[in-house]
Amino acid sequence: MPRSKEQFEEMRGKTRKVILENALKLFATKGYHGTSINDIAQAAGISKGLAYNYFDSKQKLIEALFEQMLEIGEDFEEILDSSLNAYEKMEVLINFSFQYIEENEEYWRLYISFVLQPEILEQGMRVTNEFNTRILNKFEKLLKQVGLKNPAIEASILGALFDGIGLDYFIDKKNFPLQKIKKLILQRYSKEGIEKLKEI
Amino acid sequence: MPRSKEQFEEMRGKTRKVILENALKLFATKGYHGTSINDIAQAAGISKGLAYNYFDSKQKLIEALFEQMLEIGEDFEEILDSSLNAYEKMEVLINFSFQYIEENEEYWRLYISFVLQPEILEQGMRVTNEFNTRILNKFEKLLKQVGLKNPAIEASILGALFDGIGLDYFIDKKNFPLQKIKKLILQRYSKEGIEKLKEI
Amino acid sequence: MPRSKEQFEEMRGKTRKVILENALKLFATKGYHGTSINDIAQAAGISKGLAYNYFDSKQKLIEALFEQMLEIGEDFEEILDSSLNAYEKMEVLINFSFQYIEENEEYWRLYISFVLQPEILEQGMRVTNEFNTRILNKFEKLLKQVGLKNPAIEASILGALFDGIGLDYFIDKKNFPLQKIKKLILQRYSKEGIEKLKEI
Amino acid sequence: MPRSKEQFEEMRGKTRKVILENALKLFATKGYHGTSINDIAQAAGISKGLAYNYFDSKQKLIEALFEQMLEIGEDFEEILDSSLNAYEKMEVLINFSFQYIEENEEYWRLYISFVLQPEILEQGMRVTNEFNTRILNKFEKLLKQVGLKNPAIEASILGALFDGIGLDYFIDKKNFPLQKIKKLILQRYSKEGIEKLKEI
DNA sequence: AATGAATGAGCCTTCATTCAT
DNA sequence: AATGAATGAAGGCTCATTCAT
Repeated sequence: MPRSKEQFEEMRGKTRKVILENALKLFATKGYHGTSINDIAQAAGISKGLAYNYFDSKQKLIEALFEQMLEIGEDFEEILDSSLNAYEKMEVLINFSFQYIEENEEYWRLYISFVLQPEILEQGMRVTNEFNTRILNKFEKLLKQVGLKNPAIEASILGALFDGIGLDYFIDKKNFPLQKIKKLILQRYSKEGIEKLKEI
Repeated sequence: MPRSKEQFEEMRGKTRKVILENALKLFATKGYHGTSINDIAQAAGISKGLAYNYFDSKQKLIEALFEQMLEIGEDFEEILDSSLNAYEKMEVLINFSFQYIEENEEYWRLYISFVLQPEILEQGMRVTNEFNTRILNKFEKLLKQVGLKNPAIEASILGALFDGIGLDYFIDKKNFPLQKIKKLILQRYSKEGIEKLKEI
Repeated sequence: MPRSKEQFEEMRGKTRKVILENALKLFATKGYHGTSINDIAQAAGISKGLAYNYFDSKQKLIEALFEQMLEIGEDFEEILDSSLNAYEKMEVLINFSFQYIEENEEYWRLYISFVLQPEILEQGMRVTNEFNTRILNKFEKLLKQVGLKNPAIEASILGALFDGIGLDYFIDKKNFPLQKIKKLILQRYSKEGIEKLKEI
Repeated sequence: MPRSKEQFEEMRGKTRKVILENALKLFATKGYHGTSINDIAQAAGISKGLAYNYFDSKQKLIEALFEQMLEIGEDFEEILDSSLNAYEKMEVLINFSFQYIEENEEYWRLYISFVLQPEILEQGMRVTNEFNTRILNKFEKLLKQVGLKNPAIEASILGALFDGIGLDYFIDKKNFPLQKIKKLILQRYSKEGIEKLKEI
């Protein structure tokens, strides 16, 4: 008797997940070209051949990870689209960003890889830029609501700040004062902080 | 007439430079593993064999580039060590950082590569961290001089901000408002700006 | 009610046939090494595993097809062994050959594969040669009966002619004038035709 | 001092030739898919990697052989285009065909491979068919000149005959009476022979 | 009888490195 | 100083075959 369809699907789901997890970890730390399918298979505890039962090519594998990355990124957009008031939204956003940095280091690294070496992912750059632009626009709107004079520029600055914090954090996790920075940023972009910023 | 020793050495220096330039360009855009020695030799207009006459291995090549990168980074330190007063120093530093971002995109990319994929350069991470710590400490001292309450945290934030600006700039050079950001940052970290920041 | 033993065996026979048919089609057009077990299983609408339930290996599959090919070839021999008179036999043989070419293109292609790449089938070449020799001898006898001067050579020529017609036919089926050729050959090897041939 | 351009070219020419010779031999007997680059490299006495210094891919290698095959085939056309009278031309053609069969068995096998498995060579089938059509037309013209009633059909028959002879010859070289067949064919398509053929 | 997940050997291809000239 | 032919290890990928269910 063959296994039931459900049994097969469960097996596939599990293995697929293990492959993706290990591929993410390796691509994130060793880069796309620096990671071999063999590396991934060994890390995942499966044979090289089996990896190809799940992903037609190394390329398809990185594309799958890219999709996952985009999905996670959508959480950001949801916050920006939520019905919170502007100052609440700022606070939630900042908290979420720091949480994201801590919890998704590997996707973060992958993201940097993609923008650093656009050749790796045919349309990754385009999709990423589109996403970034959309986020930035919503961000700008938010900063306009709180009354900042140059909301577009301030949005770019804040975006860059989060990118930089993410970057510096994973460069030297132990010594980077992530929590203290978060506290200071929360303060600076609180209602009171923003009032002062307006005056500069 | 045979060429003099000086001529020979000048040629060697020139060829070495051409190799390094092209290696930098390629490593920066295609990554270490994504760039072959052949790519570099062709871009440099020389034979593969000759490249090995100048650098014993691909590894040695990236190490040489790493050295160069550190040398450029020392300009930063010089500013921090200069005899300018604190506010002048801040202004010069900000100006220099933005200039650096514009003029050294390739080294910037290489730097990201190094911290993203530490395996590429055995001791790169350590040296980089040492360098960063040194800079950060001097930075902290400077921010203390201007009277900011949490100079260490502020230094980390400002460092992250510059890193993030560099990153976002080369992700989408055309649309990134580098000059406007610079203007705003200069203002925010001017004497008047800092006075307000202290109040937050 | 459980199926009877007969029903089971009928099913087995049917599945076996489907596998062989699809294997034949694929081997004939894409070659032995160019066809995978998976290709065959998919074409046959079964799982890879089931194919192995019927044939222990890819090798065994091609051997089974080879057997089938030989069986079909025996029809030829039956004609040669029949009790028709020589001229009738010639006519029946020619008609049969042309019919065979049209109806068994796939076996034809397989046959060419076998003789072209003897490594595929260990003893295929030997068996084929034995078969060909047997046929050729009977052919020679027949041509001797009708009075041709060099019956052995004529037999070889006629054999080659049919082989060549088969080959050229499936190279470009649409444009190859198979029927007209048949008509002309029938004429040339009719009683009258043969009389003239003798004079050359 | 590097080798001179001439020295390099000589080296390349020699190695390229060795690769092509061995590839032809192997492709001809083991088929395209049945022959690995490793097989070819070993037979040629070079490393696997070096083969790729000369041919970008296995595909390109078979294409190069295909080109060579076509070039040899052009000798045929030259005879058909020559200024000999029709009967002389027939004789030269027949002699040449037999010589070709004996001397170019490997190309012959390759040719069969190509028409048997058109997938191997993208445009091989088209080019081959065009070539065959061109030859066949000239052949038809020739047979018309000598007064045969159905020159097109006769041309197809004669073409098939040569193809079949080639095929049967390499199936069992030792026992195939190539020379005797040649003698008989020459006789049958001599001026006297043709006169008789017309009467059938 | 039947499925398809899993393995591992082997294939095509690339590339850092060496070497004769 | 300079060339590019040559090597060999390793990487991406395929596929015959096995196996648990």
